[in-house]
Amino acid sequence: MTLKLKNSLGGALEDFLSLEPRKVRMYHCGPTVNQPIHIGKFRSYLLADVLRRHLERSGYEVLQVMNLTDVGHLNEFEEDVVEIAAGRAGGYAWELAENEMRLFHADRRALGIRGAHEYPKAREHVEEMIETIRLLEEAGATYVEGGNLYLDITRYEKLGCLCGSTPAELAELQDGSKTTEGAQKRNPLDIDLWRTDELHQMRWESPWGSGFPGWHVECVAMSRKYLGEHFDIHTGADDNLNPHHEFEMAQAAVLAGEGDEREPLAHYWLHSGSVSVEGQAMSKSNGNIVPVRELLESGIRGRVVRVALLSEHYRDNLDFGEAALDKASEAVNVILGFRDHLSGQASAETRDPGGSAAGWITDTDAAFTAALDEDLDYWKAISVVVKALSSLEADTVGSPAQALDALGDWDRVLGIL
RNA sequence: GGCGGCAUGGCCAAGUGGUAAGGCAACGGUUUGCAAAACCGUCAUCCCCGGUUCGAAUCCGGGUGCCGCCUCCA
Repeated sequence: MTLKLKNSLGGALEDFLSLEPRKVRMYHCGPTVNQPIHIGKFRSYLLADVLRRHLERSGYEVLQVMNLTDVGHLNEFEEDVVEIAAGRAGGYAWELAENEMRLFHADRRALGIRGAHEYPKAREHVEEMIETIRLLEEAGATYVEGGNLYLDITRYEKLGCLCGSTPAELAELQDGSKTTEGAQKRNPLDIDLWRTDELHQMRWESPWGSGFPGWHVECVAMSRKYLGEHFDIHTGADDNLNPHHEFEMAQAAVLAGEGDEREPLAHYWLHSGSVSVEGQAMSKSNGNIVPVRELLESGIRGRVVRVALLSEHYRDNLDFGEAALDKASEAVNVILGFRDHLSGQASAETRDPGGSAAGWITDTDAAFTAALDEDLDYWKAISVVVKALSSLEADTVGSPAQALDALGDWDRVLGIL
């Protein structure tokens, strides 16, 4: 059985084939560290976490990189969101960023998300970004306007291939939205590469003046540094898809040049679906954004939040609320209860190394792995285990030690114990 | 307009080619001083049309309906 993944690039369910045998390199769009990280973002990090765990359990060696954006993420007024948040708190941008990063990792651990191999911070990779921008400039794809450097988007004809639109359609959408941004651009879809700003708290010298890098170039530069020009999987939340991932691809395509037949950046692109809260879309404007920290502080166990955020296939919309938490709580209780119940018996058990596993273990294991291989259907995988455990009777468990070993093995992916 | 998802009894919902799980509700009954609870029982051919097949809720084509996203926000 091989892993199948729904690739946002092309939209088909594809057999996963790594670039190098038994090795997977993947990049995940991480948080902008201006505020507590909410459940929508963490849902996409959980997708990355479970994907990594499943790949490793399937025998792959995984290299996982997630960026942390601490500079260059602008709001609709063209203000740096980290700097704005720091200003409100009466401090400096880098101080706020460092603190939020620390809290992000605390939240992350509470949800049982394993640490990526690298968490590159944007502000520590400006040199690489400048180098990336230089290469784009050498390709003749940039221009300066109003002191800022932009990428001419018309250099990438396939813009929209991820979200299934044409450049013209994207331009139309763009027209109806933002007002201030892009006033100086020749084309509203042109990408910010470098912004000059003498007053920006975090600024660097560059061939284009003192300032800071554009948001979209950051991921390109950092993924190139740690994963190379072409890697296996790129994930993010679905709102990263347009424009962020489209823009990443555009830059990568220009860098690769016309001779490169490979897809820009990654072979597979995965996107997690949106999260609603008690039936209402979670958004700034609805005022119902739920930070994970808030949930943890209210006493909800991290593992329950984890499972609640896994309680729907990753591409489906997830409604987070009482129902999801109850469902998750029940699943966690069944699994922990089973472990606690058996751990006493297992220690007293005389090991029988030659004994074959009970039938329910092999059946459950097959269904568990099959669910994960089918486009990482982790909720189905969890359900398979929970159903199996809750339907066992004392005399059908078989060897307690073997049952615990099996549960431990499944938990390499679930991360609940 | 584009992209994606979903359509199974009153409601929720399992089910990925072989006579449609389960839960809630409802209805009938047993028990009970009445009621509740508990227990027993009853309750669907799977949105429509066409195709593939010995056989489809399950596969393919077309249609209809609903939802999400495409804007801050992930």
